[in-house]
Amino acid sequence: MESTSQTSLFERLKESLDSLRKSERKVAELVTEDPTFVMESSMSAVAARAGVSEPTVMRFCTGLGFDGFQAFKLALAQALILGVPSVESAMNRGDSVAELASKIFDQTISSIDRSRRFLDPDQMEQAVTAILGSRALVFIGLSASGLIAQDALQKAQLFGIPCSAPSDTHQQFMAAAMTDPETTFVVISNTGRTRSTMRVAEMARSRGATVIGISGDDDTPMMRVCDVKIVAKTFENTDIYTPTVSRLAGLVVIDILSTAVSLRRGEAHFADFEAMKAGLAGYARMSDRETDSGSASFD
Amino acid sequence: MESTSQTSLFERLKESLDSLRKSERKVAELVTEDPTFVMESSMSAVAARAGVSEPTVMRFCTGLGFDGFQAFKLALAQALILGVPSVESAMNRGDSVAELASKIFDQTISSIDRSRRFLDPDQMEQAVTAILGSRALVFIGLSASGLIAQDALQKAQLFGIPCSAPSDTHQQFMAAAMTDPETTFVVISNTGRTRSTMRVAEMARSRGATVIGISGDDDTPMMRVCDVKIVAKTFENTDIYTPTVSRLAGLVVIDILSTAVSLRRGEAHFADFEAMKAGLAGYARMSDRETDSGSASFD
DNA sequence: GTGGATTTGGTAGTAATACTACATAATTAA
DNA sequence: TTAATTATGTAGTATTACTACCAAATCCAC
Repeated sequence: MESTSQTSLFERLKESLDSLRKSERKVAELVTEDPTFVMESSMSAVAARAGVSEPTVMRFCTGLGFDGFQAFKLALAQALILGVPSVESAMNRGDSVAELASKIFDQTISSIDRSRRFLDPDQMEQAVTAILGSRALVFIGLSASGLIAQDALQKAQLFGIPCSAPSDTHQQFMAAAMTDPETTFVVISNTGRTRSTMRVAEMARSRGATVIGISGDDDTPMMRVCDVKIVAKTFENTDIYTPTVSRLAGLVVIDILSTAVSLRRGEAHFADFEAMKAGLAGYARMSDRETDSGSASFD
Repeated sequence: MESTSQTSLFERLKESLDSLRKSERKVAELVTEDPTFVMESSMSAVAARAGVSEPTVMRFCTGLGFDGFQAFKLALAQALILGVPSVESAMNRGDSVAELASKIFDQTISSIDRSRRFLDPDQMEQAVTAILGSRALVFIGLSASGLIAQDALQKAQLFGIPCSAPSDTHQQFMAAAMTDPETTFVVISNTGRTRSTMRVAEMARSRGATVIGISGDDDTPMMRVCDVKIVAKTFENTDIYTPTVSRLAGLVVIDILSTAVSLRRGEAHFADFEAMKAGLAGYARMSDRETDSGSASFD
């Protein structure tokens, strides 16, 4: 049985590379070099190109915890569609737009998959109950994380309790300084080291508010002062021209939280929601099309 | 060869269901019912459980355009990790947070995969050249699409040309009414029917500006007045409690555009970027950690 | 209806593939 | 240097995917 652990196949392969035997390593290298070939080839072909015998390939597969070559190939196929390892997907100047798009989609999907595997359900659960039990919500973030905060605000406004997402640092701090124990703060920072966001978190905490932290890592200064710690881990390449995929993971976390909260608020709230949606439909839609409140979402 | 067309395996299976022969349909039904079983079983096992002979299974695979059963299984494995078909992933009140998270991740990943397959490289290319050739940029959107516009603004500010993303409708219209042929407007609306956004697009167009549209569909009123049409297609369920995945697809499109534009602007711009990043690092980071401008991204 | 033609499904056989038991080579330790 | 242990390859087997061929069913003209 393959352990459906947190790490993806390629990561697992990489870290177990030095614990492998010499000839098995050849197989591992072939897999990382040309995974597509391995995926669509037979065991004999793989063995031949790696310069080893077939049982070695077999041992390589079972050694990684798979039932056999076939099972490994399936896992490889799945890992492959979540994006090729970042080595190949580095972007360079000569790339066509189509190539860029392909690489960015690869990175995006595999990053989201990664954040999925790292997301702690317990912390999410705690976050949901905290939100459900509070009388007001405040979302805090800057730049990319600020957008996540704004997005969260848009969704949280449907919860039926006062919520805000001040965008400049002074207003953020003021909100924290004036808060109370019945308010929940959601502080967002991918790095977890944004100074002003940290100060807001500390202040809110000291005022007795519940503080939920969303960050790319669990051991950051900001997270240490949070009651609930939600980790949205991504590949976030340090490369300059790499798009910031962290915000996408953050947005998915917001999706999950808001959906969970909405579901637990029950029918009464549901009716309000419908009314709001119907009103919005008449607002900004074209008149030559039927303004069906159902099929249209928010923009 | 399997046609790596726009439609995913399950969609393809569904639409070719009535063009299949009686016994092959049994196989198709088994695949949709219990894809995991099919994936990890041999042909004989599949044939037995479907109540048909092995060659029928074989014909089923080749009929769908695959080289054989193995190739089909690989494709199935890949389709499977992109999320089970949406029927099963409907959310209901009794779901635990973990289940919700799983379903939302499923939907998100498969939606992004879908938008990838529908994205037209030519239009993207045109968008990039349009942006590179313009002297100013304006991003327009409301609510969820407004966030995409803000995100685009954050990235576009690194291009070194004036850019803005007015957030209220009046300011948006004013920007369009005062624009010139050297400006490019990026108008964003998932539905493509947001009236005010459409009016902005029309006005900008009539003033001679280049208008790039980003929408969830290519045949919407808004798209008709756009010079460049970028389709970010998703599954966007009409269900109320379904999270809006469309914005994620939009953000990925922005990622691609901004990365492509950055890459084509060359070295001079690169230096500016580094300086900005270094400055930003000293700004908002903690002092107890080394403020490495490289490893930190934007928030 | 009936006989011919065509489509649809299954049987049996073959080539290949994955997997296993065993033996030899390499490496390490005594 | 030799014994023990580990690592790798050889040879063989059982399974699996695939193919050629045949039978049943369906369709259509008369």
